[in-house]
Amino acid sequence: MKLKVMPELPEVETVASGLAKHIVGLKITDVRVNLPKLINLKPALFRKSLLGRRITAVRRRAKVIIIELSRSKRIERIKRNNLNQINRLDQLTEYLVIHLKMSGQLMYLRPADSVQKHTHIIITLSNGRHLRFRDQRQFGYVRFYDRAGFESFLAEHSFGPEPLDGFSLSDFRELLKSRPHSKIKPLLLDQTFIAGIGNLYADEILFYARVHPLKPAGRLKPVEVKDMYVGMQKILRKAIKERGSSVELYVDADGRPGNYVRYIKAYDREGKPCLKCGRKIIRIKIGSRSAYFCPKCQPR
DNA sequence: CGATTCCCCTGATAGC
DNA sequence: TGCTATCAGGGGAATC
Repeated sequence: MKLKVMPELPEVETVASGLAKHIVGLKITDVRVNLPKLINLKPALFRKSLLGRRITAVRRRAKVIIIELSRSKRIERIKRNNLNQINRLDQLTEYLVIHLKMSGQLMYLRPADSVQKHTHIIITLSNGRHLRFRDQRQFGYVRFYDRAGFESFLAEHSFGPEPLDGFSLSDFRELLKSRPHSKIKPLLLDQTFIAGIGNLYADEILFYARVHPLKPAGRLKPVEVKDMYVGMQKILRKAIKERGSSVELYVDADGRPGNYVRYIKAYDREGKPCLKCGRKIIRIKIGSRSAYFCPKCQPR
């Protein structure tokens, strides 16, 4: 089976949470960059910016992995000076921001593990392990930001709400009202509209709710909006539980493949029978993206 | 402002 | 066999 699964919210969540349990608390002891165009600083400065930093958290926003760093020396000095300034500590936080785009992988490995083709960045940690960034298509990136730079990054992207983070049905209704003329599928893929959904999960959500991908958001019936909301919650949560979907390109932080691929009902199933009605799933192009759906269950 | 198109890149695949 | 053309796709940039 040759399913090209790109990292979306569940996959990125799996990578971030998997990494967190291994690398939080460790320091960065070495940095090697083989493909400088994937980073945002000159390699020497990038390396210098990271050396000695301690990893304090790993989290996800939209499809982006955020590794929080602290400069231990400065934090220790503030503590020693007995300054009661938590806000100051916050200002000193620095960030590694990683986007996997289509084919990126971020893996926690032993130094002895063979360096696979397309490994572009190797970060050595204080326990001797490696954090390696691979990306066959070179669309991904790894960026270093100080607090201000990170704030700018977030501001420039203006990501929409996280669908699983206190996002209610009425939030979804209101959001849809803001873009009544947009086709629903491209809207689900728009990261400024809602964060983290990509081509696979968008198709699965629309299939679940029996909604045609070209339907304008403003023409969705209330029951369709509700079904999309419920489907979004169920599908994304189930996919996280199953460690995402993966077959070939995407591997989680421990190198283990995800299991959600078993539950996929529409995506990449062109010509195969719809699991609800038996009709063949069709594929159309919307913009330059494929959309897979059942023409009978998801009528226009 | 929103919608659309092009482009980054490599590897799989088709056609000859 | 081995070449070349085509395609896939997240999202940024340019264009209308």
